[in-house]
Amino acid sequence: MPAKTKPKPYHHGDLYETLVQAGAALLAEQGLENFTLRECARRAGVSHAAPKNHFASVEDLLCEIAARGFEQFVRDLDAAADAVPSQEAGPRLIAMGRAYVAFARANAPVYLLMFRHSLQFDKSNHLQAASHAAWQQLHGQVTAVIGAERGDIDTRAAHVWALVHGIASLIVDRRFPAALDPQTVIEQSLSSLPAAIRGGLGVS
Amino acid sequence: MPAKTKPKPYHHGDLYETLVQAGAALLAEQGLENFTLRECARRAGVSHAAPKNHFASVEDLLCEIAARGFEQFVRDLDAAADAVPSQEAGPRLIAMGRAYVAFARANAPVYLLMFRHSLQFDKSNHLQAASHAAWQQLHGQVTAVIGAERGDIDTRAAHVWALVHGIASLIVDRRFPAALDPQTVIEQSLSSLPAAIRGGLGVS
DNA sequence: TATCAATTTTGACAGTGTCAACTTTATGTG
DNA sequence: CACATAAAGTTGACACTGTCAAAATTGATA
Repeated sequence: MPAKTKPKPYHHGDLYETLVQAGAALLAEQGLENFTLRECARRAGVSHAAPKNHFASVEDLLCEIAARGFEQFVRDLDAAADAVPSQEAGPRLIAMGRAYVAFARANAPVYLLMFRHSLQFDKSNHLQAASHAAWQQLHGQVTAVIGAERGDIDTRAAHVWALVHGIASLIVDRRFPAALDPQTVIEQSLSSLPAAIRGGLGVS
Repeated sequence: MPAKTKPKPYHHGDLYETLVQAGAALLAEQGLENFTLRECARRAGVSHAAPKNHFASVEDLLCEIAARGFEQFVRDLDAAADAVPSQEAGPRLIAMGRAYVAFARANAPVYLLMFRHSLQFDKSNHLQAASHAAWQQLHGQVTAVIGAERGDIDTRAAHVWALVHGIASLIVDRRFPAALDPQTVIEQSLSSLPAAIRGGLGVS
């Protein structure tokens, strides 16, 4: 992990930050398939091997970009939740779900990166922290909906995460039939969510 | 799209099929990250450019492997459904959900390939057909659960798909907190499914 | 001012996917 | 049976990638 503090590097100015920005832009434009460390260096105006001082590998840079993605993600969901009165826990959870899917659709490449399994994931403290913050945010809202005294908050939160992530993924990866209206799926599925996680044993 | 019929080629025997098998094995062993057309050729015992006669690009080979994956996927879910009496539509859907997640966990690399957005997806008839068959299978079981007369079967089926795909994806990509027991999440979430898709307006 | 370490560049290496040109081989037609 | 023909496979090349080692440059510090 390179320096988290920015001691205003020597030659370039702040190559670490410039690379992250250039990388994020490249990712958004071209997708992960066409993401290249050398192109990041080109956009930053440095030689192809310059990034080596700040990122041990291309995966390290991607981890940092993913971490930034999680941070923006959490901000988006927070903003969406704040638009709903905090007493109305259910609607608030639904608003977060909408914002979740909206983020994925608006930032598909980085969203895919954020949820892709990477061997470097465990090595990036920043990414782990940012990812954990997102989980905590969801966990908190689920608690607000079903109450803190229950013992199954974690698995209920996982249920919510799975449903919303599934919707977002299938839309972004274009795996729903073309005839299907995404918005209807989103609204209908989200609307059943508070009851589903509150409910007891919904066995058929 | 190369010849779907197998006219017993000249030199190798059946390089098309051999490449698909070698590719599937390589994918299962090494994952998509380390999937290489040249390694497929090596395993098939041919030169690095030989695949060109059967697959226009590496993506074409991957599409074929993904199509085979969907076919096996459908067979697995069929077998799981057949183990439950057909009158019990709800439990049958749940059994399919279990098989869905089990397939993803047991065949993670090809599962990720199957649900990855690819530009070549629309060009492969085989892949499109196999993917469509999986959708039809799910659609049929959802109809059995909620009744054929309803007008929202498609969106309810999408709901089911999203939940199960979300669970599978988050497990495979290791995005659930480590403390969470996947099996509990699976059982609890699936159990709520029949009621959730039958239910009317579950708004908070 | 001179040293020194951090930063960047240069050049190289082993891989990759894809292409064009060439060689080999099986087939079916005379 | 001989042979033209087209498919199948090989060879060699190109541009590109990530990564590494060595050299060169630069800013800060003593």
